[in-house]
Amino acid sequence: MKYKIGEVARILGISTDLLRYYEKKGVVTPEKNSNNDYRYYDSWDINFLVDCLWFKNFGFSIEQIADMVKIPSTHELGELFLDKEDELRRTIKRCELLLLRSERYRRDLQKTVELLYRCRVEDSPEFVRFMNRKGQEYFSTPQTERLARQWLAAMPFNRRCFEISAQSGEDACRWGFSLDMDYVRELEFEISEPITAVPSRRSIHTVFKSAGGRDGFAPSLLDYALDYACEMGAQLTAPIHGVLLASVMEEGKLTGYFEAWIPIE
Amino acid sequence: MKYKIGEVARILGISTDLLRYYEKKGVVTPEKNSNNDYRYYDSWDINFLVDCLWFKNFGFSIEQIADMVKIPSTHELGELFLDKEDELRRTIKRCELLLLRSERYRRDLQKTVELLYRCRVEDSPEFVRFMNRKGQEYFSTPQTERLARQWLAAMPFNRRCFEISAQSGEDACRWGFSLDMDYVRELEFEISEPITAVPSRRSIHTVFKSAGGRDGFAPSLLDYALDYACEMGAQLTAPIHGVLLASVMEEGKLTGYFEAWIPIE
DNA sequence: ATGACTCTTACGTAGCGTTATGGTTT
DNA sequence: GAAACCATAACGCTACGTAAGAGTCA
Repeated sequence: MKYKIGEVARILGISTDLLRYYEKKGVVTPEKNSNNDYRYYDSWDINFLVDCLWFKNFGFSIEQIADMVKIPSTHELGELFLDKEDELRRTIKRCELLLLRSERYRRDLQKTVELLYRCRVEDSPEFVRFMNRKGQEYFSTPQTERLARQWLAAMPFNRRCFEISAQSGEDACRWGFSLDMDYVRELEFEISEPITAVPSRRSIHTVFKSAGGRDGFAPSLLDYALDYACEMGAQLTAPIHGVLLASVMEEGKLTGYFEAWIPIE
Repeated sequence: MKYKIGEVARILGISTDLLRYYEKKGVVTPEKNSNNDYRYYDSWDINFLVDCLWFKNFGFSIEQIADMVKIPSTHELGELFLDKEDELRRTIKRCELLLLRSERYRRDLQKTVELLYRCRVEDSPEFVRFMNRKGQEYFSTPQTERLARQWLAAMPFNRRCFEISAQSGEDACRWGFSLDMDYVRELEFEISEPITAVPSRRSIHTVFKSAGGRDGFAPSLLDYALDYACEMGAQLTAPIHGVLLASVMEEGKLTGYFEAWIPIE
């Protein structure tokens, strides 16, 4: 029994184009009639194709399949599947972390509504950070470039963060990325040179938003919280720091929602 | 502060090409000097890029990000992340199933060595199947095409299977796909019309291999097991069936390893 | 002769990387 | 003037889908 390409496509439930594509990739080579250039597949070719599709649905690439199906012994096949299992486990781990991060992000979105301009005393989380900007100016050295790449890879887990030092003016604000210590451990994030860990501290916690637009952020946005600290009779014990919870468009302007910790005693 | 494209690339740890690509996709639009056509990014652009990269690492597409970052309210953002969580959960589920299937496949590979030509009595598993071939001839109707697509989607979980009826000759063999009942439940596989469930039966279980090449399979390959049944004084109670454990290249020829169940009483 | 099939070739997709060629800055 | 930078444009990759134009089969 010989089958034309369209029949094979119907038997397998795939398109004729895909069959020609697999042929180009070296997966299957049906007999070709030299008169009309038609492909004629026999049942062996079809079985073989089924086996290839079976491997494909495991997530192997077409090229890999073209090799797999020709070369390997039982043992080698087993090795390939062991590798695939590792890959699957890594994918699962990654997805689980992203899932948790997404849930956390949605809680952060809620905070922007529920805790806006509220103040309360709580311990700030412990985290590490990489600062790459003072005021409006970014630093760029070979070292920061390497770090940028590292922090980019950690990305949905870290957050944009700021620190406000005692001095006034724009340069009082430093910016960068922060990563909470639980993620440092979870991601086995490597801490090297200028990265410093910031310990947990008793703080006033609050949520505020920047004015929309290009120059919306200023330390004075936190004055209400400093007033609150004054009323409590509290003293600042360390620089204020905070992280971006979310940035959203409001009235056509990009607005940042931040949460901040004001360390007090 | 204005930054040229290379500086931005260094600050963020990505390539200049990628920055231009994101611009083409409508994600970011830096100021462009009309004299020299150079792009000049300010710190707002860079922040914005950081936010986009943050979303990207969650698995959103560039196009989606270009939209997300412009339109949505806090609420809409939350919805997008809920959808993403569903997607992640589906991915995890799929990977977990593939992981188990891979482990099972590796056990099947072991069987080809450990159980080859061994016979023992065991209950055959319960499964459903879709037969699409008799002897060397495949069936192809609109119905089988629909079914082929359905079984293709279930693919690494099902297996190529055969059944040998009492009559002799090539046409005694029917072929198709089988799916064990545990997977039917797990995948919520829909059983429709010509698909029949085969119940568990007391059987002689054995593993055999086909001769390599295009016409290697024949019912006589199982004669040794039928002899074994005879010696036991057992009677066949239903057609012999089996599944492909693995197909591997041996001495340049594709060789199939099968396990078979011979129902007896 | 008609319609259903087949052939080859080329282009589209996403998310970039690479290379070519030419202008700009320092 | 040389090195380092910037620009645009075009092509590469995977795993296909789609369409064009021409030949073939029942």
